Amino acid sequence: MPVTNEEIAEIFESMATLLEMKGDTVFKIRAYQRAARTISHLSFSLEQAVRDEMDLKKVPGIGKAISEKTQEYLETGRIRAYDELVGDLPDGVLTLMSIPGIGSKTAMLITQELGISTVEGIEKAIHDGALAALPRMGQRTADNILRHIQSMRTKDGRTPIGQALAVAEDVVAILRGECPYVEQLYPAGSLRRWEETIGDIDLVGVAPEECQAAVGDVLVDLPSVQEVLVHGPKKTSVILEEGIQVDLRLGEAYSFGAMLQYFSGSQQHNIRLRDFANRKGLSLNEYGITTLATGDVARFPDEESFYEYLGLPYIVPELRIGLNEIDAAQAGALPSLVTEADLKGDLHLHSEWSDGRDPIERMIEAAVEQGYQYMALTDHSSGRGIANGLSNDRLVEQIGVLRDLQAQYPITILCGSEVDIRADGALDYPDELLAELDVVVASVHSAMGQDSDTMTARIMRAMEHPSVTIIGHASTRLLSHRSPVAFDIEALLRAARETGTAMEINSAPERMDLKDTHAHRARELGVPLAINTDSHHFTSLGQRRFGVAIARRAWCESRHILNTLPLDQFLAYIRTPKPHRMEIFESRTDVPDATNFANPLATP
DNA sequence: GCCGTTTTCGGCCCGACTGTTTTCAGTCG
Repeated sequence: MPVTNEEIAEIFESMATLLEMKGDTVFKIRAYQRAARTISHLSFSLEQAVRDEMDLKKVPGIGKAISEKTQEYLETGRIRAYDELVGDLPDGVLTLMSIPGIGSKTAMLITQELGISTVEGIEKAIHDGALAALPRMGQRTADNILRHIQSMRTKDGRTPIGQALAVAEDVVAILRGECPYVEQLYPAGSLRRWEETIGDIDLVGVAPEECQAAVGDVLVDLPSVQEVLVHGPKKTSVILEEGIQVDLRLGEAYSFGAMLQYFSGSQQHNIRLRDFANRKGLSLNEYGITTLATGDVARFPDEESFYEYLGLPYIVPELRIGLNEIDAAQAGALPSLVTEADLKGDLHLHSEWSDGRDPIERMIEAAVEQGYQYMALTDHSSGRGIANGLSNDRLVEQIGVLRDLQAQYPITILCGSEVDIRADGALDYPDELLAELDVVVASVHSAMGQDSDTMTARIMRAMEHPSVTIIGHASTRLLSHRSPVAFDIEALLRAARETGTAMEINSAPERMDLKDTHAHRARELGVPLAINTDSHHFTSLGQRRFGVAIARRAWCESRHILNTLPLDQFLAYIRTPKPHRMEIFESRTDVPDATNFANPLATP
């Protein structure tokens, strides 16, 4: 079984927590946390990197000790230091710390004084008063912990961004409506960084100081609020019915830049930025930048001036991972990221001919409304019985319909299909029929339980087919519903490069597939990426913003994205036989010669 | 534990809020 970066990151994250319980120095704890978060954001597999004898110490935040522990885990499947930590501490302390409001001190106190190591045990101790009787505890604290336990049960884990963004936009609209004195109000945090899942919704706004508390009052009084966690003059936190936490922070217009920057995170980015500032004799907080020598505080109405004061070009939120973006910014090596406006077409659209909800004409109109030069209609193939997939005859008929419609629209209509990749890697239509199509998106929709080798070989066989333009939603995951299939992403991306097959970034917010780190690796390897919406409804084409966000988090410029090609070059691309079409993609003339930004993380 | 165009040793981000406290510890982000 391959060892994933996620697995290694989780161990180091647990080590950080265990060290915290032991009362170890916060700096050591922070070092493990940083390493864990860095590892989970790497585009390449650590296992592969070790096999290729890459020096892991080149990764920021990984030094001698963590490098050795990583290798130990890859070789033996264990880390002795971790096992010892687990052995030193009472069973169940990690469980206790997963409860909001219980940190390391309280968890240790509870296990040592009461011998409790389960959530149920804590509930009992709260009911019989044992918890409240502990030093520095009390009935109110006990009650709060009980409430947190109860809300943990109704909602576990993180919320997919599509759902969270909709909730955030609703709350913002209501607060703006009820509080006309609010000048600015935006989602910050992981939402603004476009992470695929959101822990809680951070809202940051500007209001006159005497009105700030009133905005919090409005939030607390919303009918959808289930519980109030914090309600102070500047900061309010609530939990909504959906189980989503909303944190609201308000400040003054003259310092909004510092506040927005601070609450946009990520935490790791901010820690690194503060470290960077300290070296320059500056100290950052959410109100401004203090010159330590003089105590002078500079204020910033926007983030651009905030970063500029630090001597850095603006770093967009999508890049604020805390990995290497500050180094890249210093070196003038930040990418000029792709934007929605760069897209010239959508290559994955469904109509009512298969499982879409709208007529072909409505989907074409929607593509025209996006300002596109081209679009591909890609209904399902016959293997998708459940999705009303098109038989060979119906596909031939649809091609005729599309050719007839072309004259009526100011957009190039491409004939396509989202064709099933069968369990053995064969495609769902005969070769002659596939050859009739302009765009073929090949996707896995069945036999998703195959092992990694089988699945990888299956998709690679589809890539080798001369008619396959793009591999659709490669992992087939559905956020918080279906896990990704097992596959070797490195092998797949290398095969995509060799065969001249593009990989899709599926923008549907429940898919977000490829995910950011995989798209990052695809870009590094020179694989064309297609940002598609997979729309089943004419209103869904705007969901491209989620796909564009993935590409941006993957450091993609316009030149890395297939469907930013202008029409003539895109047509030349699909009309050129497969391996050779890569030359067109690589020599594209619509974008200025790229500043070849260096990724300081040399990958194997 | 990590890191260094000041440093291989001595630093390491910063503030709001809560509850239990007569001045602050714990937690969170």
